[in-house]
Amino acid sequence: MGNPTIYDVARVAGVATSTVSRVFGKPGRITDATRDRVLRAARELGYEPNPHARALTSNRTQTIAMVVSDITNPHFFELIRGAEMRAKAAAYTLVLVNAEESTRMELEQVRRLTRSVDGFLLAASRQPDDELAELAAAHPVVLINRRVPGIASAVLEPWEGCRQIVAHLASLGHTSLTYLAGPPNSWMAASRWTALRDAAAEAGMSAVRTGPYTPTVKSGGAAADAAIGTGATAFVAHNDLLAIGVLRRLADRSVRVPGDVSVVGFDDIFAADLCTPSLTTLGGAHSDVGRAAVEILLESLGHPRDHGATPEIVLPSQLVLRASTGPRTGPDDRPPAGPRQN
Amino acid sequence: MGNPTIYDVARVAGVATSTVSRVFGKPGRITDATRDRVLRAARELGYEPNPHARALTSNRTQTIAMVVSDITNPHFFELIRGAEMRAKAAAYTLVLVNAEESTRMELEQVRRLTRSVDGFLLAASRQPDDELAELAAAHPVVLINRRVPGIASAVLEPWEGCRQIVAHLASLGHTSLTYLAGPPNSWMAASRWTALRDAAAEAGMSAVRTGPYTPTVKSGGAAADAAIGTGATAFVAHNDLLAIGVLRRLADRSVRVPGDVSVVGFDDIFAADLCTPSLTTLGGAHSDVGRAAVEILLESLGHPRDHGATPEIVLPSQLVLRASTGPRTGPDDRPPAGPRQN
DNA sequence: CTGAAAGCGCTAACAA
DNA sequence: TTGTTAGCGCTTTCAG
Repeated sequence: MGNPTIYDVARVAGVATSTVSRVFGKPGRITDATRDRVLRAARELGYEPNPHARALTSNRTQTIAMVVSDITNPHFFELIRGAEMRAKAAAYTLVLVNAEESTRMELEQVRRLTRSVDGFLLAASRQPDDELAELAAAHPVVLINRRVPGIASAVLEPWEGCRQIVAHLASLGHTSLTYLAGPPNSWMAASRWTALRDAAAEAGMSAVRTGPYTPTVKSGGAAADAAIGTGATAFVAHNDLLAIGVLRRLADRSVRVPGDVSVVGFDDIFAADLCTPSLTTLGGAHSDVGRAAVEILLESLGHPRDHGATPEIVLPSQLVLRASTGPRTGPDDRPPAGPRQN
Repeated sequence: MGNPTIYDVARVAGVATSTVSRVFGKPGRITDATRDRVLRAARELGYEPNPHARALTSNRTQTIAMVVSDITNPHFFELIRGAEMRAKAAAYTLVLVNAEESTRMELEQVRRLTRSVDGFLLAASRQPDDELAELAAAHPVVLINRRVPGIASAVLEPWEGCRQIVAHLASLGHTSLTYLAGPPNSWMAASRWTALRDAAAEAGMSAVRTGPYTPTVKSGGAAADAAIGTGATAFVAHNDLLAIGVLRRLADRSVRVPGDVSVVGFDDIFAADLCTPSLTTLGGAHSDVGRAAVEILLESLGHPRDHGATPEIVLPSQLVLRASTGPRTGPDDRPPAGPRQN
């Protein structure tokens, strides 16, 4: 009654079950003639290998899990897409898992899946470093947009990108910027702030940070108010979602963008091009990051316990100039914290 | 070396393997005392059931697959989110599969996964009815945003929603509308057109259709041009992505919205509130649709081959009025096809 | 290159 | 309620 098995195929083809297994499992190691016989029989019977039976003995499941910190963040779309395509190309199934910005949930999901997948892609993980080290020691893991020494990773480069943001703002005459920080456990948030601060110092700009903020449109209101309070003329938000929220709040308060302040985001999500004004943002080929991450993971699945260097891929980011940044037109030289009248 | 198995647990707890199996599988049917002993032993050993071994004998995998026609369409985000949450609540894993708007790929993916999942959620499937019937006969299937007689489904109601769109436009003085159609195999596209046409007839409005168009921003250019050619004063686009593309093209051609024409979309995606002008669109609780679909699927997994009525859930849609619709201000009574001067 | 046979870890009758 | 015992469908030595 059930589905045909290798036994059925073996019988019809007149070979042993192990031969059938080999035809579907190993590339060479079989005569063309017998392979054809087996394949013909399989087709005839409508045979499909049972992945669970296969996994049970081989411990390979042909699936990988991608854990994202928040599935509703558009930033992940391209990432997911790239990973999905690469996985499919290698005949792997991609399981998407949502951590909903919760450290605990992220960990729970990983544990739940350890036996069902061959490896993990952890995107924007909020785990502490040592927890990640532990996970990486137990399973094949590739970090996305996060770096931890000794763990494979694929990231969109933030440092040079932030330098470009600062250079762009400086060239427009801005002398002060405020970074509206992302979640406290976000590696990207930390990296961006460090890079912005250093670049600002080099450029002779002052830089302060407010936050942290949940990277959502909703949080933009509070973020905008705090940013205004810093007196800076350029706001760099942790991501586009937050930046869009900031733009809204500024509009509500009749602060003109880029007339009064300039606003920059990160990620270059679809909506960055639609909001008013359209958003200057640091983007990049996110789908390539996803693709690269899968590639690294597949590589490590190929030869486990490889003691070579851990691959850490960095893909270039790209500053997309739009309408939310413009020349500084406010009072001259107002220091960010000083309430100097003008 | 390997992970602990029920044998290890059974030995440590001093019971039979089947007892261990029952503790993890069945709810009651076991003495509290022995259950405790088993659980303690399991914890001690760090035992985790092997899902593949379990699937091999029980034919239940605790995972369901959701196939979406295009993973990059923001419309699906909430749908996915709702489905994912409901699945997790039932200790099911949700596998996300991308069909990339390809009928063939959709089918391929389903075949590939038949053995690995307990059932399928097919969102906005592009398959012909009879193919779906065949799939549904072979596996538990729930359709999302598509209805086929005899197959379980969860949809966001289009009919009354379209009537509301027409009523809204009529109340603004519009007497003609053009529907910018979605993909030819889209059930939603067909339903929307039928509903719009009928509602328009009732309201004394003329309605024509152009297309089909791929529901993306990029297609909006051609769609807008075609729509302008129809002479209608109200454009109803198949979805928000297309509508946003239309808005852009209209802006490029200096057609004012809503001054010259009104534009309506479907889905109420995030970006609908950000574009300029913001988009009037027919939305709804998409996450509830996803949730409902999972619920139906789980239900059917509970008692397979249930010969009761096939559940067909319809969730209410909701017209969200924004800035892209306004009073008709063009020449009076210009029939859509008639070149009458004014 | 191919076959025989022993499991992989678990569930599900069937007994007790 | 608990134990015994076959397999589930496949991979993988080990022989031939």
